[in-house]
Amino acid sequence: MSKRGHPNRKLDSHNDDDLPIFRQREKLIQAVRDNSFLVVTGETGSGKTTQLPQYLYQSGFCRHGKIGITQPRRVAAITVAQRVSQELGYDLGRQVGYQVRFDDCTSQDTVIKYMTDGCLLREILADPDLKQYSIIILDEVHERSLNTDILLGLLKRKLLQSRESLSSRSKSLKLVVMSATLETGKLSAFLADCPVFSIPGRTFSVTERFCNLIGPKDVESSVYVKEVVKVALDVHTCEPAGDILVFLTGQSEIEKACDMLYDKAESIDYRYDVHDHSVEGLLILPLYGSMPTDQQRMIFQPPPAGVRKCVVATNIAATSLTIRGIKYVVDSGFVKQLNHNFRVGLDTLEVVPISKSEAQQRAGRAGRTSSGKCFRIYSREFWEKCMPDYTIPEVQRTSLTAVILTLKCLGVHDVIRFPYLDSPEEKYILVALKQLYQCDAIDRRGHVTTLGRLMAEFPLPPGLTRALLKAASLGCEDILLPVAAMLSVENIFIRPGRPEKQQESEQKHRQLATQAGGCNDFAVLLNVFEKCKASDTPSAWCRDHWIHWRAMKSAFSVEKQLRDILIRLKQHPDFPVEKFDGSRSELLRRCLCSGYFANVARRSVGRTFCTMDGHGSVVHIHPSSALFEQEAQLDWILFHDVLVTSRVYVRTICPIRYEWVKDLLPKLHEVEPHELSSVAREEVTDEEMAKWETKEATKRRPEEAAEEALKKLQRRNSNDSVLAARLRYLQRKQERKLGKVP
DNA sequence: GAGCACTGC
Repeated sequence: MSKRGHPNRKLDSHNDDDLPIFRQREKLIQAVRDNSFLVVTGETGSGKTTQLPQYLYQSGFCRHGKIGITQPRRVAAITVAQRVSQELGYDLGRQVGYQVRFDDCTSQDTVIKYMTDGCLLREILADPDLKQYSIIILDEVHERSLNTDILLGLLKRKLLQSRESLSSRSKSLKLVVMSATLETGKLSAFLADCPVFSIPGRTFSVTERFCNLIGPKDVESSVYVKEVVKVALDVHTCEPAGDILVFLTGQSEIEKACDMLYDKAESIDYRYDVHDHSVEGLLILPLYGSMPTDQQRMIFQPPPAGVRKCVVATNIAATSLTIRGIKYVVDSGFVKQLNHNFRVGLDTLEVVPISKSEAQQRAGRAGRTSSGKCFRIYSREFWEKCMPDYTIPEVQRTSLTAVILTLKCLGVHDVIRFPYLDSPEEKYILVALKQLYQCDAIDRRGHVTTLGRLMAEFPLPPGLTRALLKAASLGCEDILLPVAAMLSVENIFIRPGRPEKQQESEQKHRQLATQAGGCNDFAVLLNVFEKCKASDTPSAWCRDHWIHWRAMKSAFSVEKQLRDILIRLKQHPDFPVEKFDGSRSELLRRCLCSGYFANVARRSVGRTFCTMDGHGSVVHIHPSSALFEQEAQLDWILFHDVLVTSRVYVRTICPIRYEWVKDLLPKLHEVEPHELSSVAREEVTDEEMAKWETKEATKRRPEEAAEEALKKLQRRNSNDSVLAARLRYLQRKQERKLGKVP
């Protein structure tokens, strides 16, 4: 403890000496001491993330275990740990450390550990009692990330159980939940009506204005780009000095908006400066996630004297990145959101209005360094009628398959009555159970199988893990490991903006596809991985082939991580071993079939395919596929994912043979979700088992079952979901185009 | 003949 500084001592010159949290130090420590659950609330800038762990450490809470603090994002975990180790005067990685995927900066001495929520969830799988910890602090709970929500339920359950069983060890484990001021009542009620400790914030006031440029009738159209540009220019001409941050939804419209800003600014008599992207007095900078990091860098530098900076960004600027000097925010009111449509089992990427709480978060970005202004392009009526109060939590809008497997592995027998802060709909939990049953991760009684335990070890979606384990049991994991890694990282193929460059990149990509046999997108990924890895100068190889080097690097890391997990698991005596003789190409596709048989489609009318999962969605092959325009030669295909845009597209595809899946397809219809609620609770009675076994014994031959499935989905046309209606509309439109409908 | 918001293990 000799290096311990005075609690309020700061090593840098930040003006933090008057943080409101300092005056509450003793009361805060006492509140943690007195309660096993505590909610701590305070806006950004209250110092709760950096100070509370230090207070607890200094008052002896680490004598019997570590303090673990979770963050939803990697950068946050790393930068906060750096900051706290510096404030305490320690080397990072000793007493204060962090752990994120691929980067464990902790040691034997670490007592204050910052980590991502996903890392803690992994740790719980290995040590369900969290023996090493005395306190867990969940930070940014209001963001409602999937992993944080699950941790919240798990820790609540654990602490309540140990309270009842008087188990002395876990009795001392404490849970502190930190959140922005919204929803603290709900959190306290969730955690046995625990006290709420409020810390005043120290942000500056932000005045908010509705500009009435779009209203409720504009919800469906994306006309807001020009309105956003208009407001940004108004701010530039009418408001005193200070930088502008504009929120839009995606790369293409951000670039469009930037173009319009240059043009408009010119037409209203600003001098266009050809040397950089600026008009007189206004420096226009796009910002989105897939942008190269060196281009992002200049966004964080202050503009030259007398120049105003205008950053046009996606939601990345709402939480992940902080730009200093922002005084004005222009809010489009929209966000691009990935939703899972459980009814048809597809992911959709949609532009939707943001929630009121998200709008407040965006406005807050104007008040980080001084008071600011937020201009909302929409009307108050839009705010009231189109924007929900809160964003729907991730647990209610994403596929639950992997999460349900994790819960089952942790001995949560009843995954429906698990304490969710907001419960997903029961039928969606049942859909996840069906998928887990289909890939042999759980049995008919809802218990995790040996295979399921192995699957939970991998940071992959269960279907992909199933394929990987199949390959490993056949001794051909070297084929599947790179494929699994490539499917886990962002798109690796670069699509340049300029048309002439586009041709060049397409030609290179076609060449890579031909090398891989010309008709299997998974084999193309394998080929890219192997060629790049074998190259003496991989980054130059990527540049030459129009491949994202950054994405390739992370694919290499993922492949190594998966390989390490596999090596460990293969020592397990229960690890399955099978035999198969066949070509490399067939081996790859056979392994994929074992995990992806729910993603199989059969050739239908025109160039369309019909999925065999029971939804019978009509899908098209995406033009980026090596199989595009080869539809005529295809009968059965297997795909990795679906994208709903102007049509329903399947991407990353390979041709398969019906014989490879005919024994697997009936499994898709063996159980229906509604039959699984006792499985969810692991309360399947012997009577139910007997009934089901009889049904199975008398079931039809696989060919008939597949035909039946096909008929079933062709019959299905009374779907009332918005997406299904849209799918039907797109299908009709397509048929009209083909001249099939008068 | 299309296009990918953002996180995370």
